[in-house]
Amino acid sequence: MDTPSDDKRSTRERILDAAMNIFSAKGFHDTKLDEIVSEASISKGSIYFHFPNKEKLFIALVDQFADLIERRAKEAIAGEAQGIRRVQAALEAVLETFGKYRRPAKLLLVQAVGLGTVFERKRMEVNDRFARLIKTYLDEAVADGSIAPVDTHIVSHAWMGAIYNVVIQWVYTGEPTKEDIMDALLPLLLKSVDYED
Amino acid sequence: MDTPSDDKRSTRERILDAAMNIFSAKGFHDTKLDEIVSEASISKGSIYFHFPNKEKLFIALVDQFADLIERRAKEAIAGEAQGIRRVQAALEAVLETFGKYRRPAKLLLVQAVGLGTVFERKRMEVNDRFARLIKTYLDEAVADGSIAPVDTHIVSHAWMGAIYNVVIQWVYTGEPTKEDIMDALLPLLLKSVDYED
DNA sequence: ATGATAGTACTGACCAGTCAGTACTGGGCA
DNA sequence: TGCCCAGTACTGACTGGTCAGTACTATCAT
Repeated sequence: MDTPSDDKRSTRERILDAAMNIFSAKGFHDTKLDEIVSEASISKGSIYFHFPNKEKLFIALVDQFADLIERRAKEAIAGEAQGIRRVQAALEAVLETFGKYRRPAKLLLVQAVGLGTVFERKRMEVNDRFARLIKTYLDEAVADGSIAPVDTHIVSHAWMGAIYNVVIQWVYTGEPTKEDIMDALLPLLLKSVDYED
Repeated sequence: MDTPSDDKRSTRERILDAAMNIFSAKGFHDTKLDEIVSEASISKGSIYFHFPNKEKLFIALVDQFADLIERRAKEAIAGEAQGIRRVQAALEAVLETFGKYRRPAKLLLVQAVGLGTVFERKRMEVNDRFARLIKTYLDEAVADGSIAPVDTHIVSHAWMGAIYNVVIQWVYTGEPTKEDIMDALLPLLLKSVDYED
């Protein structure tokens, strides 16, 4: 992997890695730039060469992971034709991705919340992005008759909340396992819209 | 008798009121004690007479509202005998209470998240408290046969997340209305455990 | 020689928390 | 009745630590 002293990764990547580790563990305000500097074995000036300020560095990480989640979901959906199958595939992909990346999950779902007014918009933006994604495919599933008509707006937000909260619980305690989550949460969500496997 | 000017409320109450307003709007870190001071028309020293520090003041508000929610849920449950009815009554009471208090809801569900290590434990504590409450009554409902056996641990966290997220959405946008939430979310949750009215 | 860093000392705004002092109340005592 | 005292509630100017961001020089690779 990475040799301790002479690291092949680009400085930018090392900054992002170190920032991810520390931000996800301590949150935005409790993370000092000097900690990132020493964790990444770079200089403070370097951070300001690559990022305009602390806030933008944090947001870069949030966006990076939100992009990954969305990409994975869309890839999964591309392989399925029928409405409800696509919903199911997307859910699986999202849970899989969260399961794989514990620290980014914590960053996105916990540390990016409750920061001041500045981050509020970003939070809403990411939230809406996912909610709309879910809503799109739910609407499709309703349209092609896979499931009965429902208030897809509320359902999409409820589903997101359910996923978020179970994942957060997993991030903190390591329980339930990824497998248990898949086994219990997926059917739960599908049943909530009257779809049985 | 009281202060010659306007406000009859005790200083402590005025501090709590002002703190609630500002914390819920701007979050913990973006709220300056001096803002609370001017909003409450009291002095800075007064805050430190009634509360040991900013953090404890914030936590006092969180606890106050968490207590209220739990009390309302338990009152509602007391009036019902059968397992699933009790779950339903509790859900209604919780949604009703969130609906009534928009600012405290935002404080509890948004602003209390993602603060540093200090608040992490408090967040988990409140979260677990509610999750365990839900789990208790779900287990009862399973035991008395109102619903089929499920992984009540995951279900309780999923439900909480669903409720949280829909309420958060409502707190920010005012939509969907309380009635729509009750109409859509309650059946959704109940269906997720295979219970139909 | 130009861009990408390291290294590091420095600045200054910001703000939680402090503290010496004021105001008012009630009650004991002569 | 007047006086002292103790306790409680409150005031607001001030302080001191913290830390994001700056400034500048030196080095290295291409």
